[in-house]
Amino acid sequence: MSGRGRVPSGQPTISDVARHAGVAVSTVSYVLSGKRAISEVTRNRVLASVRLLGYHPNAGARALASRRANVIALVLPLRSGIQVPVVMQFATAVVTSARSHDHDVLLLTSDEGPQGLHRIAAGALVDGVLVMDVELHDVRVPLLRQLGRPSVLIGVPADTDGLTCVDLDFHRAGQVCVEHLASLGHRRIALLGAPQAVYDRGTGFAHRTRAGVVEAATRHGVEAVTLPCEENAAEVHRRVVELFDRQPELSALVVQNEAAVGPVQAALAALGRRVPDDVSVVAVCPDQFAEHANPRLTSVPVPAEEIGRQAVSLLMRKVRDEATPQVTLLEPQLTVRDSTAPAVLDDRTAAR
Amino acid sequence: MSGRGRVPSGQPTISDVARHAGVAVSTVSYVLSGKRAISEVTRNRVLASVRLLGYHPNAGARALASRRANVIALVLPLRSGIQVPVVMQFATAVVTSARSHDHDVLLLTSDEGPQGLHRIAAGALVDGVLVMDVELHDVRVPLLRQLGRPSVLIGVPADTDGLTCVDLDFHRAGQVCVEHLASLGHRRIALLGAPQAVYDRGTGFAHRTRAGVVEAATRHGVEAVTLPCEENAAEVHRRVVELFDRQPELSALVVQNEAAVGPVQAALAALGRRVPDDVSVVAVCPDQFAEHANPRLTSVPVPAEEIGRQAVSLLMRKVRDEATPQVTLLEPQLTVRDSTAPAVLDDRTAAR
DNA sequence: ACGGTTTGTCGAAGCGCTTCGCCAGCGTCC
DNA sequence: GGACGCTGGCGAAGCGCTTCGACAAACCGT
Repeated sequence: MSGRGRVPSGQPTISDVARHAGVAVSTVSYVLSGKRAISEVTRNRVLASVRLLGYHPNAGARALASRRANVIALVLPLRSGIQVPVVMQFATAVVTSARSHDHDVLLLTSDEGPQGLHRIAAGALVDGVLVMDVELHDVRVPLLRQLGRPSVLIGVPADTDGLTCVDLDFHRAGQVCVEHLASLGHRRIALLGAPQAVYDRGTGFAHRTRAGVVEAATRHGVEAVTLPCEENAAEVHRRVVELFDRQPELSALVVQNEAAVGPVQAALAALGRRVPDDVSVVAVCPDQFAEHANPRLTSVPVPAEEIGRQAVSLLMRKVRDEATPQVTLLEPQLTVRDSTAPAVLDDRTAAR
Repeated sequence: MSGRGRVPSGQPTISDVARHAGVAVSTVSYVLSGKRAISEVTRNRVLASVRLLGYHPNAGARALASRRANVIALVLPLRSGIQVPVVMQFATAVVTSARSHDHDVLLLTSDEGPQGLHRIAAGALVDGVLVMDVELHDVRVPLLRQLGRPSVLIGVPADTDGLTCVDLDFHRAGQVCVEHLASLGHRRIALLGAPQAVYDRGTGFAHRTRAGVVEAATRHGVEAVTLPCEENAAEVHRRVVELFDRQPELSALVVQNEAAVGPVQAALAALGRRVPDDVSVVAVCPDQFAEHANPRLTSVPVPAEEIGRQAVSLLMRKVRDEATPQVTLLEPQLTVRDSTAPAVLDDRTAAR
């Protein structure tokens, strides 16, 4: 009898392939997964049938039987003050890397909250979770610990116990900027950081960069002021004016906020300070951005691509139940371009 | 015998719930899906067990049995010249709406190409596909037609036959900008459009906006120049200078490129032209952006949220096999702010 | 009181795949 | 030449869920 007559889906199934190739279903499965040795001859026959029929394994059935969805979740931040283009770079890097590991990416926004993570993980929709924009004391961290699914954080919280985290070494990035400026003879510098809200939230990268700047400044006998910095032009302008009011002999700026770079340049121009003749500028921003600025900016890029790739790679290891380091920090690379120059030997400065 | 002893997954299954509630598995299923009437008493008992055990249905099993993955794919553009923040807004709107329809979102980037779409669709990983950044003659369009899965496009290609598309009515948006300026007495205006590459690609919104501007200008007896416009400050500056060289009596600008708005303002300032006293500016950009500019910009926002919502909603209808309109265009809304003012009655202009 | 309908529940048959155990056929080694 | 190990392939038992048909029980009108 022909059963209860559900409509067939139209897509060929593994048993269509098996029938067509004249082998057992399991043989097809093993050919496709490579988990058992199959003779050259049989394999070729099966693969030919696969191609001919246009067979694609059904994801649901596969997930059910193998207990592996071959999908990972990416939790993206939606908060204010985030660098949208950088986030996008991360996202695309993650998707691309995931594909190279034969996984797809499910997009979650944090606004569904812990609920979302639970649902996804408990329902076995995904094999693992990638979380971006992690705060120092992130509420999601305890959740991830007890989620019972592999997870990797992009960003480093205060307590990394039992976690796997990847990020640029922002502390080191701060240092590198200062070291570059110090080596050019700058003795009074300022960090225009992330928006205040980002610090308030306790976002790791902002705090760490600042700490790195301060630490390196102290070490090199450089005087460093640090202030937060919003993203709109008017605000930036105020900040810059304020900065030079407080410290007229300022000769270099580290700008961490990509969106603020343009306005900062505009503000300096408005104040009649030339870059790099009067003021050197180092930015923490994507290379592409630095290249297109005028003058081209000396910068420390956030290697979104590399971080994304590493994150996925670590997650895959965890999914396969292999050990991973708790924290992976990437070494920042400073590229010198046209926005930094030796400090002008000012009488007042030299005299001290 | 206890079977072959696969490890149980740890998560409670529907039969755990059924056992705990003292009902049949199918009853639990019907309680959860609501597809058959279940008595109040039984339902409550089942729901209590669900909560108590922390049951979440297994996505794979559900997909397999119901032939519905409850996941949709979102194909994001990665091309140059796209408005990253706007794309992000779309993405989050899509995720949020999808969730409200009990669906999740799988992220695809177009760089996997047609392959990706095929794999996803044939493997039944998703119930439908949402494609962003559609070009007038998009290679993916024929593919979507023969994909055999519901799809919705954000953006409108040249031939919409057999498709479902949503977008802002960019033609109308162009008109609206011009009409506003015309009503203020402006007689010589310019459109600073999208980057050249975007026109070259045949991206619908860019062409349509330009057409709308030109059409409305003609209708209102306004002289309109249109030029493409890159996103970096130097380029924008050149464009603006060029514009006023060619047409010194220009009194208003329509800026379509969000990223160019800041640089345009800077360039105008550098040329000593005040906004809105000397030059009026209308931007096509997100409201938030317009609010934070200085002066606040009269703008036509791209209602990413609304478009995303509509797109998901249409896709859901298609998934349920309901009819949908081929093209859904949203009416643009111009918000008047501080960057537009009546044209100054110039002698030369008035004399003609 | 009796067919007829409605309501609520159950059992079982898959959905399409993976994976385990099994075995036939062969070469190999004392 | 029998015990042994490999190789390559098969069959069947699920994975956890949805859905269909069946069927008691309760409710109707007459």
